[in-house]
Amino acid sequence: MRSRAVKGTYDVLPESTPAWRRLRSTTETVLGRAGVREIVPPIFEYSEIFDKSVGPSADLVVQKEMYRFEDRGGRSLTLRPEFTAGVLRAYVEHGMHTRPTPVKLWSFGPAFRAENVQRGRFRQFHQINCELLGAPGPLVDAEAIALLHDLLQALGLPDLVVALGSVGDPEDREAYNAYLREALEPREHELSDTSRERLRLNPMRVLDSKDEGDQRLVADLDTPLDRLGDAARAHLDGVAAFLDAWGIAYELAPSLVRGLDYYRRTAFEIHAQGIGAQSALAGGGRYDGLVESLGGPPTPGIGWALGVERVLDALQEAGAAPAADAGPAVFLVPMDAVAVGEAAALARRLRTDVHVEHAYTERKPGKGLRDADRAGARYAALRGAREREAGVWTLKHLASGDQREIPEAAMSAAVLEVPA
RNA sequence: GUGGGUGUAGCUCAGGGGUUAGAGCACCGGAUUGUGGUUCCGGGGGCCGUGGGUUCAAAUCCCAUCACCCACCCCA
Repeated sequence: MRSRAVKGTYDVLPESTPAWRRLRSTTETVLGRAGVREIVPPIFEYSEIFDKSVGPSADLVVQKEMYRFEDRGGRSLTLRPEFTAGVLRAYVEHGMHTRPTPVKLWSFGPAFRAENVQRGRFRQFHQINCELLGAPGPLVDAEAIALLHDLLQALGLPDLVVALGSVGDPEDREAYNAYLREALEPREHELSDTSRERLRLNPMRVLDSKDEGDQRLVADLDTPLDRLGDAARAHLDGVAAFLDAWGIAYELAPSLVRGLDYYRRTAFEIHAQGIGAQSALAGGGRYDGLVESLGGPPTPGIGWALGVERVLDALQEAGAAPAADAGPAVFLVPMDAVAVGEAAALARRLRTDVHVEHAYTERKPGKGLRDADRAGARYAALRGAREREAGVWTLKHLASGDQREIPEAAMSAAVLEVPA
């Protein structure tokens, strides 16, 4: 068997890296202008960090979807399945709560989940993550959503609609879960197997079921939004008011439920068309209390994560993929054995200013020009016995076919000219 | 884990019992021994996913197995 990449992993080939670079640089610009600063936490953490944050009923835990291993000292380590826990651990560890509020942090990098693969779902995948810490009010929620929206828009995804919901405060959830249990337990036998399991662990997630029977049972029930407490309701209304004021399109999602247990109040997602079943480009929410459970002071927070592969897929579908990398300003063509060395030496000197490539073996002019063409070069520069005698290179502008002889010392300037 | 689909050249895919397995694209060379893109000619490349079976004969039919893709579940 030929060696191959591990299931659920893949190689980003040179043709694709421009899209990755643009995604990253756009993120730097959009988030940077809002004062969000980059933080680079490690890719793995002590397992307790994720155990404390992710919560016992999350699928990550229930389905054993985390990559976990022991180091030589017998400590359990886990490859991050998401960013929030690690970022908040760093926030606590470095006393960042003493910094001006809110503390705004973003990250970019891989995350790992031992799931079954399909379009838009990988075992090593990448996220852009953003956390806004220390501010309790709806304004930062709205800012978080706006940043996500503006980032995706800047990348070239128009007409985005945010799905906005609320999972309420802990007491609201408790009350709502009690309501759900009361309503559903008498009819438990009518539920699907997974929903029956969820009814025990985290009843709200029954609302998520795609099983038609489940959906019929759930259809007549109150949604979490119907039973929000006054404080959570006011919070949600506040977020919505800011989004209205800023012209950001959203739809209220009455039963938007998060897969991780730590969410409070605001929850949101952005979906795309045409990229398969895994259509969530990004999702996030508020997690007041999570910092505290990681050993820090009581600290409100809200954040989101964006799936890089899904966004790139959506950009491809939208025809908004970036242009390929530019070719060299000049491609040097040695036409005899001596010129091979001359081309390499000149290339080295010119590279202090420009992108220069050259053929590595003696080339006839026809082949050399073809090489230059394929490299996407602006100019080709030929060197043979004739040029050597005169101390020049024959410089040809490939698009127009114009050519002239340039003294070697003047090559750098000549090659930087862009004829009209 | 379950269901469906697909495995033939680097890539996209034909060929569905009968001799040395094909096309397009890509790559290399020639037409053109100092002038590219187009064109023409030629070339290198294949355990036909793997193992077993049926048959005079298997890329082709049967069984098993593995891998990949899509979907369920769930999420980014």
